[in-house]
Amino acid sequence: MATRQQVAERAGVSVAVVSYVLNNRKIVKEETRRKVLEAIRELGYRPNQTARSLKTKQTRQIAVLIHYIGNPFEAGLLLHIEATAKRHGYFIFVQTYEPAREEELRAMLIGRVDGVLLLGHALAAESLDDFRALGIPVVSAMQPADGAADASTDGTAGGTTGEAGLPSIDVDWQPAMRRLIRHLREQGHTRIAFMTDATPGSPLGVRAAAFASALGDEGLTPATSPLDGGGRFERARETLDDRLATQPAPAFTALVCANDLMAAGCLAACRDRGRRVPQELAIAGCEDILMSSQTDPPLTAIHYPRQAAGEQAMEMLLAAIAKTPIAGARLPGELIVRGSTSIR
Amino acid sequence: MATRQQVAERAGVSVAVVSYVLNNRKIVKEETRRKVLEAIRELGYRPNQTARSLKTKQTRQIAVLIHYIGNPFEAGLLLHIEATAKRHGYFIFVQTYEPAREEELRAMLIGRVDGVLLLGHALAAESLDDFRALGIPVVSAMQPADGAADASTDGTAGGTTGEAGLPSIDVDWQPAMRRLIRHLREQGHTRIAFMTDATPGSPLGVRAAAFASALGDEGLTPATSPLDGGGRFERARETLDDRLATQPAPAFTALVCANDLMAAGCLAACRDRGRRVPQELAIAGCEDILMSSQTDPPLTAIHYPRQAAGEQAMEMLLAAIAKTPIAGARLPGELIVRGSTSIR
DNA sequence: TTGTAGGCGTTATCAT
DNA sequence: ATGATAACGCCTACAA
Repeated sequence: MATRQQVAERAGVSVAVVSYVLNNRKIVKEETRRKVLEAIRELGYRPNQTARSLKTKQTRQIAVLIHYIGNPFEAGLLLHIEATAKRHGYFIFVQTYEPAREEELRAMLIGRVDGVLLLGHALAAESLDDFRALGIPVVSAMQPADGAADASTDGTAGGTTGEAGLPSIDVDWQPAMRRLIRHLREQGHTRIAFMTDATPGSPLGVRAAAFASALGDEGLTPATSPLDGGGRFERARETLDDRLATQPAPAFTALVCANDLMAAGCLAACRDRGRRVPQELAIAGCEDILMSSQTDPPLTAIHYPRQAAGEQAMEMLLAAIAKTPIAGARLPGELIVRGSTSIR
Repeated sequence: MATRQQVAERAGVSVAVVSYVLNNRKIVKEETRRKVLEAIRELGYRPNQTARSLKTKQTRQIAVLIHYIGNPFEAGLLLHIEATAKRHGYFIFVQTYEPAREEELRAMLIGRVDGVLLLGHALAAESLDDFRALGIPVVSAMQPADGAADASTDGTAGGTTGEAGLPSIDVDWQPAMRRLIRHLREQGHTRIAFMTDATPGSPLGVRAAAFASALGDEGLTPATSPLDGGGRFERARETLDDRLATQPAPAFTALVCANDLMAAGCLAACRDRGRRVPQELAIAGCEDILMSSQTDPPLTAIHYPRQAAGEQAMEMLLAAIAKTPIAGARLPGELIVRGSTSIR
């Protein structure tokens, strides 16, 4: 690979001049400029990004910590996160986040990224401290699990920062959940259960909390303790299948799932067990991925505005990197009613 | 951020010793080693990856060029690509590949990655030359579109390198397509159409070619020229909807789609138009994503072994980076028969 | 066993 | 308008 030094020699100038040309400084004599450009072309020279980063102390690289990229919801978020980053000249690292290897991950990230974008993970306090000390901003798309109680922090509805002080973008779950619950009541349901991912620190914890709270607001109590669907299709399917097998008449007539993948899994379980949806069991999800519109019956879901969330989360991170004041946001989650909760 | 220099001072040694400790060289006296480790801990020192890369000329970063991450199939591949990379201590850049900005992308990549993993894109020859000159290996998961004719290159069935000389992992499409076509014949179909993404350089081109060829092998001719579904759900839905609207009795009774997203879109179009599947039109896909098993009716599809493909593609790239001889591979594509082509 | 010093390819300051 | 040159943080002969 040709270096700037070589370009300089070939053009018969100093390295500084090459830099001037590269940075489009207008102080260079036109003829010199031509010579330099010529040399660059001949040598096929490209500035080395690593060297540049070392000097400028910015990498224009960002880490996005994913939970499970096999979930089309997260992939959809990533789509817009990446597009926004690219638009600003940033590169995206995708890392599947494993809590057990957080230490290791942190070490790998040092000096490699200008910022970190979480997808609702609860990062260890030490990690947060570490990043703060290094001046690496961390923001989150989806409110981190630990920040569930942050409404009290700033007094605004829902709040936009978690306990850990991370700005985040997320759906304003509580009102959305209330709309969903009201819809279910209209369909005659009062015994409503929730399925979540019970793993500590799961991004779905926030939704579970919002559901519980919204249920209370609507004057209901949970029909049963939350089911654990592990956040994935197969786990959810098995969990509900177990329930249906052991309880001929389950304690609930409607089931809200913290994500669509689990809702689809529950639909499959009902099919396997011959339970009619929504007649015997109504099912709803929380993201409205493409798949949800194509299942049999199609799934009712709270729509998660992925484009807005992905873009805003990245803009927020970029602003933080640029040391500009930033604030999180809560987006409205529209209720999409389909056949899994409504007959007509 | 603490530097190695500071650690050295604090431990009362030279910078070299710190390096020795960091790289686990056993030449350091145990006591010195302890002191250094202590200093590292106290200062919270982490080696700067950028500086290290500049010196060692390897970044342990790899770029993965994605077509459309919104497609669960690509996301599924990425899942295993990323896991494999991580296992080997490599980081993954995800970049949505835009042909129009290839030049720009190339420049951004210089000095930033040790290798490039394509997802079946046809890269410009100059890019390939560029990477070759830089010693940056390029491999592809999914056979690049331009390599469709490479069977003649090495004489083996299907071949494993494209025209551009890129090693690739892919399903062995032709036998898989033949199985699918035979299945459709058994269901009484002889007028079989194909839907693809007609964009030049699309990764789906290979599948289209394999279908055409397999159709001939089975003694059939295409029922119509390939439909263009753009590779996505909505485009496919619109394309088929147009057909169904203008042709009361379409020229085909079965439709094979180059990916599942398009197949699902076609299913939706049939539902919109009140065409029964499979009675009036049989539909099949080519990847077997989760969604395909949950549609109404569920979709027949050629199963693409994503885990094997993702892992092998990354292993291949890693081997190339390590300057080890490498070879592509063709994986078997199992036919999964479901309700969209079969009634019972 | 430990220290010195010369790069790696840029950027940017300060002369000229 | 252009040229020298000192960092940036790390690696690694080579010396001591």
